[in-house]
Amino acid sequence: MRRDIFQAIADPTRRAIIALIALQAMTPNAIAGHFDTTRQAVSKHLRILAECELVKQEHKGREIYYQLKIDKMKEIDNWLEQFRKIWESRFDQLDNLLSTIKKQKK
Amino acid sequence: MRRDIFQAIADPTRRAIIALIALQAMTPNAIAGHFDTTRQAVSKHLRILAECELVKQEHKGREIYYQLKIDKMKEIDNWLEQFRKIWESRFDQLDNLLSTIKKQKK
DNA sequence: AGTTTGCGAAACCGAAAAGTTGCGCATATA
DNA sequence: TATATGCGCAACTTTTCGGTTTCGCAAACT
Repeated sequence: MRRDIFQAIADPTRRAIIALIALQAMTPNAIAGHFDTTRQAVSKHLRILAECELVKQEHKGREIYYQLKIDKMKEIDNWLEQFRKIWESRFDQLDNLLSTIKKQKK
Repeated sequence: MRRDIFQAIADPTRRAIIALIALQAMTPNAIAGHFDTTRQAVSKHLRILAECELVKQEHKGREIYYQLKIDKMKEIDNWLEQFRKIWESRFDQLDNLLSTIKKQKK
């Protein structure tokens, strides 16, 4: 039951939903209209997104608008940072160096 | 059976493995030594990582060294780009603006 | 008031995932 | 040659996931 953001973005439909509501809040019905699924399925995805605080709700009459909490997406960016350091620091050269050392050991 | 990189990083153990072999290639046994799982479980994770081309193998005698293909991680970075644009362009102000407009509609 | 619409929640189902166990093969070591 | 080690693969079990169906509630419309 404990979800994290990485599990949330694992599903393609959820990624599409995230991109859809990133700039504009939308209702579950409106979101479902963009895909080939039912409102209930979308609602379930939204629930998962809400569980890991990726979306915020805004009630307006009987409609509920969902919008992406963009700040939460930075968590992915932060995790990626460790790898970005690697590939930005000319990793290819380092890789070649390591390969050379390994061959010498053989 | 069709996996993508987002599903690959959904599992916490796999993320730990990825971080572990990012800089240094390791054998399945060595990787398993770092976690509280069996070699077979690690082997299965490595197979999944290999399926979406996130790791490369290097055979050395009866040992197999696995290393992260760091370039593949850029796919996540690319996907994140669309959101980075949003939060880097002072999204908060835009959000406030939209909220104001919405209130006026009410 | 009665009906329609928008929604969440729960129950259910088939498919897939994660982990365990056991096996066989190849490479080392005695 | 015999034994131990490192590994992948396949079978099996338990859990989880994604989707559908059904229900009930609240807000809107007639």
